[in-house]
Formats: sequence, structure tokens, C-alpha cells
Amino acid sequence: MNFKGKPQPVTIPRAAKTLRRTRIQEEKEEQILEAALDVFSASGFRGSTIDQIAEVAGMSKPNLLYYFRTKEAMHRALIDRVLYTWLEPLRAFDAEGNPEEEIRSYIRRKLEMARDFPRESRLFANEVLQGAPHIEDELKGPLKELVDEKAEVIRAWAKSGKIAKCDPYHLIFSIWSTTQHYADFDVQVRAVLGQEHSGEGRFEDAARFLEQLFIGGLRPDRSEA
Amino acid sequence: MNFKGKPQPVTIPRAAKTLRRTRIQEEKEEQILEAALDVFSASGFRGSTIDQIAEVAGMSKPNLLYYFRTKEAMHRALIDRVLYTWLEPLRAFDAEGNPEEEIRSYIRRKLEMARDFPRESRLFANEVLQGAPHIEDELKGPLKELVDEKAEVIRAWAKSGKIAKCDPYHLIFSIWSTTQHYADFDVQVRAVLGQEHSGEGRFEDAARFLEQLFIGGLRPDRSEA
DNA sequence: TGTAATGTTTACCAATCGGTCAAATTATCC
DNA sequence: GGATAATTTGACCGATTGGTAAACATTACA
Repeated sequence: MNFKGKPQPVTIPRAAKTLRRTRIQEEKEEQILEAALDVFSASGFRGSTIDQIAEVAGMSKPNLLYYFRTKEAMHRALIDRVLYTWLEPLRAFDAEGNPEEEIRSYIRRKLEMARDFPRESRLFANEVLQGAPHIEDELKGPLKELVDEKAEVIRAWAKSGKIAKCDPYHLIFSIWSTTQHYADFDVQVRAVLGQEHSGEGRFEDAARFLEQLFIGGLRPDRSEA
Repeated sequence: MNFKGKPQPVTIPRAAKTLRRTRIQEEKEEQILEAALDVFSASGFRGSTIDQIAEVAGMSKPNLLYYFRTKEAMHRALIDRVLYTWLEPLRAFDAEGNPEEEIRSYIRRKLEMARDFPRESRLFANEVLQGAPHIEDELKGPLKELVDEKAEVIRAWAKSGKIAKCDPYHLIFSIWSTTQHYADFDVQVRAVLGQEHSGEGRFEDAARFLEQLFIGGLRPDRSEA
């Protein structure tokens, strides 16, 4: 897996002797991964069953296992596919841009992803929460490299006084956690806000608050110059 | 369950005809809940098995089921016990105190809990992440009430100009998410920081950054007065 | 249109799941 | 010390788990 090049499908059905993927293969694999995302994101790997996924996908269990040999293979394929798009916002973080504007739009993009792709967020949350047994290598390798790279950008901004001096890693963690919170802890957020504030407006409220928090919190210290 | 009074053990072993709890009961229940916390926090409810818990607890499965009739009962007891202490920091939030100092110490306390009780944090994270099927009532009732109360305090501080005008609910969410992140996403944090920064010092770094972020981000707007 | 490759289903498997039962063991208390 | 209650265990249950075998159906292509 890599974080910089585009992901490519690698699944080869068990019975397929040809190398070319048929139309049916594409459709069914799509259908299965869609269902798997539903189930894995809601119950985690261990808590999910092939039968559940098969039911959601609307096909028989053996049929599903024709396309993905094992439960692990399905999970693996799903993670591979989602990981690339999930890091898109961080990758877009531009060293040449205006720091305040870059941070603002990073927050906004992450928040949009939490709103539009909550299952993807929960898939990762479940995985990491349970010790990341299937993606540890990706975290320690490519993810760390990407974060290291962007942390260096932030550090440079701080050094040149464009933003306040701060630990870039913990800044990134904070943006991750605050934004993904709205996907991962959705039930709690809804419960606390109550019905009256649980509409889609809450994402606008969240965006406004988070921008205020981060832009304000990172404003260059006035006591130095 | 209540969030304001102290929790009290209510488990009654299936075979116990007396009302008094014996020494053995106390010890074994303690032992079981300790093991259950290990397992549930690592795999979520659906992903955990009674056999796993029994093994960790060092006793036979039927013996464990003698003290807790069902898997649900164990989970319930665990949640009940942990929920009270988990909200202690928010409860300590003092309307009469100095706003900046209250927020600072709230962050610090939450961060300390993430460091000292990561399993408890993950237990809730797993539960909420998977739709909070067992604690929905607690979230919508007592938790919401507690948060509502503290949100009002924050709103008053903002109104009187002691801190910047902001949405108090999203402020609380942000503190929750940023601090608990270090428990719930521990593997990821370690992976990204690398071995060199994954020691206990990272909690000091995190505390410093978060205080800077929140105190700076909530500083009363200088353009008003 | 025939046929070989691809796709689907039914029936099934051993292992594990949550949980029960009755018998055996241990602690408690008079 | 003996009766009685509390605790522990091994054997077991039906349901569900991940996964297989092989027969059957469909598709693609010459």
C-alpha cells in the first residue's frame, strides 16, 4: 500500500483463471465492499460476521466468499481503498499557501469528510481503537512519513512567525480528533445537543467554533515580533 | 444510573439467597470486572467473548457466569461503575472559579485520565462508536443534563466577556475529543510520533499544546470590550 | 450454437459462541 | 464437627461462527 500513488484494485476471485476482471466482478465487488463498510464500521472487525455482510449485500455467503476468500481479505480490501482518500486533505496541505488559510481549509475539509463519509471514519476509528492489528505497518510507515513532512511545514511557519510557536504533531492530532469526533461519536453528539440542534446545522456550528479555536489559538504571539 | 450520586454495586450472584455480600463475592466480582475491562475495551462488546474474559480473570466460564448471569450483565456493571468517575472532571467544573484556570485544569484532568485510565476511555469509545446500544438512555438523560448545566456556565463567562464568545457545546466536545484521543488512538499517536517521542513526555507536550490552543483560542476578542 | 469459463446455490463442516446443569468442593456458622 | 449455604467445575446444549465441496446456472466467446 502507498499513500502517495493512487490505489489500485488487486482482488482476484478465487475461481478466476483469467487475469481480466469481468463486469460482474466489478459490480459484485463494489456491492460487497459497500456492505462491508456498513457492517465493519458499525461493529469493528471482530464484531462483524460474514453473514451480516452477505445479508446487507443481498447475496449468499458462499457467493460473497467467491469474491473475497476470507473475512480478512474483505477488510483488507476495504482499508486499502479507503485509506488513500482519507488522507487526501492532509496531502493537500500546501507549504506555499497562506498558513491561516491552509489550516482553515484543512479543518473544513476534514469536517466535510466526517459529515459525508462517517462510515469511513468509523472504520478507521474501530481499527485503531482496537489496536490497529491490520494496519500497524501503514501507520508506522507511510502515514508517519506524510505527517512528518507536513509537520515540518508547520514548524517552518511557526519559526518564521506566521503562526504561534507550537508542537506541529499535537496540532495535527487536535485537528484529527476534533473533526473526526463528529463522525465517530455521532450518537453522543446528537444525544447531548438534543433533537433541536442535531440537524445538519451542527456542522456549520462546529466549523465556526473550530476555526475560531484554531485560528485564535495559533495567532502569533503578540509579545514577540 | 445517576451521574450525581455515588455509584453502588448492585450485583447479586444467582445462587446467593442471602442479601449480604460475602468477601469472596467482592473479590471475585472485582477480579471479573478488571478482566472484563481489559477485554471489552480492546474488542468492543460484540467482539468480546465470555471465554476470553474468563481466561484473563483466571477462572472457569461457569464460575464467571455464577457472578454475572450474562455477558450483558457484566458489560452493564462495568459501564455503571466507570461512568461516574469518568465524568468527575466535568462535574468539578466550577462556575465560581476563574474561567481560564477552570478550563486549563479541566483539560489537564481529562488528559490525566486518558493517561491513567486508557481502558476506561476505550470502553466508552467502543460503545459510542458502535452506536451506544447499551447507554443511549444515559447519554440522552443524565449526561445531557450535566453538559447543559456546564454549557450554561460557559455561556455566562462568554457573555460577561471573561472568555471569547463561542459555542459552549462544541467547546466541550473539543476538549473531550482532543484529550481522549491520546487514549483511544494511542497506537496511532505512538506510530506517528515514533519511538523517540512516544515516552511519557508526550503527555506533557500534549498538555502544553492543548492549553496554548484553548487558552489562546478562547481569549476575549480584543476588538470588543 | 456449442462449450468452456465464470458465477451461484444448497448442503454441509468443525470450531466457537453464550449459557445451563448437576455434581463436587469449599466456606460459614451453630 | 456437622449441617447448611456458597462456590467451583466438567460435561454438555443449541445457535452461530468462518469457511468448504460440489452440483447447478449463467455468461462470454469462438
